[in-house]
Amino acid sequence: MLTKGKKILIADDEADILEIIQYNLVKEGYDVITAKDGDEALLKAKNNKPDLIILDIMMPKKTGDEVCEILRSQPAFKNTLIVFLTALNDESSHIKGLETGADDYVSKPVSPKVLVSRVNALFRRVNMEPEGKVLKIENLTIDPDKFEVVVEDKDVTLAKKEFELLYLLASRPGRVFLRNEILNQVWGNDVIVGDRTIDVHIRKVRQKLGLDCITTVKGVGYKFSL
Amino acid sequence: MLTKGKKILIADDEADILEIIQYNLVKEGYDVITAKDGDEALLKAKNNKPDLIILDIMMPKKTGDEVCEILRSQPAFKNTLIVFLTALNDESSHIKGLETGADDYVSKPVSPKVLVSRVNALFRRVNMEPEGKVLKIENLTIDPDKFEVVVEDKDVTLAKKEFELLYLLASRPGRVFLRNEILNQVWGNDVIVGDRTIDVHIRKVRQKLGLDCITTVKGVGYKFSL
DNA sequence: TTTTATATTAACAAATTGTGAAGTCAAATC
DNA sequence: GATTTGACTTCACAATTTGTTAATATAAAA
Repeated sequence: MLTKGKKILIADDEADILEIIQYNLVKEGYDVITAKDGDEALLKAKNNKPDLIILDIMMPKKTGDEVCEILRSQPAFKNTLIVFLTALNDESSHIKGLETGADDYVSKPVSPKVLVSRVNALFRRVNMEPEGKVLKIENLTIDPDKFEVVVEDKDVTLAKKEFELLYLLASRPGRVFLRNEILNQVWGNDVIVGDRTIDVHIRKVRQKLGLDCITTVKGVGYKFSL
Repeated sequence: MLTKGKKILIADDEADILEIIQYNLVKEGYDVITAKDGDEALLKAKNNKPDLIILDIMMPKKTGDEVCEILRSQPAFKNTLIVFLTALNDESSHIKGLETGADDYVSKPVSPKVLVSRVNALFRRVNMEPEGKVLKIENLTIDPDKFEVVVEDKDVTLAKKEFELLYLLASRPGRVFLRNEILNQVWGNDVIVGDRTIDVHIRKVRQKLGLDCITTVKGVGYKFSL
């Protein structure tokens, strides 16, 4: 069987639903992992880094909402697709679900085929802007897959945060990122770190690259520019 | 209300639906264009290059499916978000719609608020977060994202307040801003600064730009004019 | 001319960022 | 299990930039 190389985690406490959805997604070529409550979903999400997570809202241990919120607050899951699957069909929970950061909200009962279609549509849209895009700016290359930075044919080793910081800035050369934006993107929404932390990391990147490619915009933020 | 700078085209032959959706999207900060049949939708799509298009399926002239297919075949609309809004609720048309290249498929009747939520979610996912508007006036360019001012191909570095001041004035060339308005917009409603403070900043902008583009209207305020 | 509002300049205060050193913690190595 | 290593953070202080004021000069209106 040809696999799409996309991992999907399904969390639902109803075993039969879990099974039928799993069956249909596997048939479509996805790798599927299942969980039967909120805590298990969180655990498996962390261990398996799925590309998409289907969450039932009414689950034991933790509700889908809660799982979603916890995941979204972590940088590692900022780009993970999340779909709510729920028997609730009132307007307010629908809206709340989407605002929590879900990418789709599907009401039960739903045909497995329709669900698969929606999953396909989400991947289609997201894959247009591939996340692991290699950035090349003059003699600087940044490869997020290999986690590798090359300056003038020489490898530069950056730590994780340093790399993420550089990648963020370089992903939109010229654009100024507010200190707040940087915090949210690199550190995560809820993490609290001191003001000087960003500076120190910026400094390390500047130091290691040996290039004057990060410009300070005082009172605003930082931007990449060569 | 601050606009998100995102254009949405809605195509539906039912005038009342058109109106209520338009109202809700505008309230949310989107720029909205409407069309009442398939041909008009195509025409307006080409002329306005919307970021997202909401298509009713059952429309005169051309159906939503057809419009979608035509648009998707053109490179210019590869990345445009498309949402089907339809009374059809059978599984096969749902699936077919998504496979045609739609990004979402919403069944009528739908609460306008839910629709707005789904639209927001789509924009959030494609990371099309609104960008500030770049102002171009003759040989002067002001880019709020890059925090950059270019005069005759030369970069000019402005401090934060200076930039905000210039951006405010230049956003409405010719319009006179009262000193009070300037204070509110640039410094904030509650900040108290002396009268001369504005003058000094105006002077710095004039100096740095090397252009006579800010005119004093004595006893009233300042205006941008080239 | 007199009055009033704005321009200019320099000095000062405030806010922001840069830097080196040191501490914390967890993972890797011995 | 102890030790080492390295990533990450914080701190204190230096360096820098920005914002504000005050004093004086200039120009426009009355």
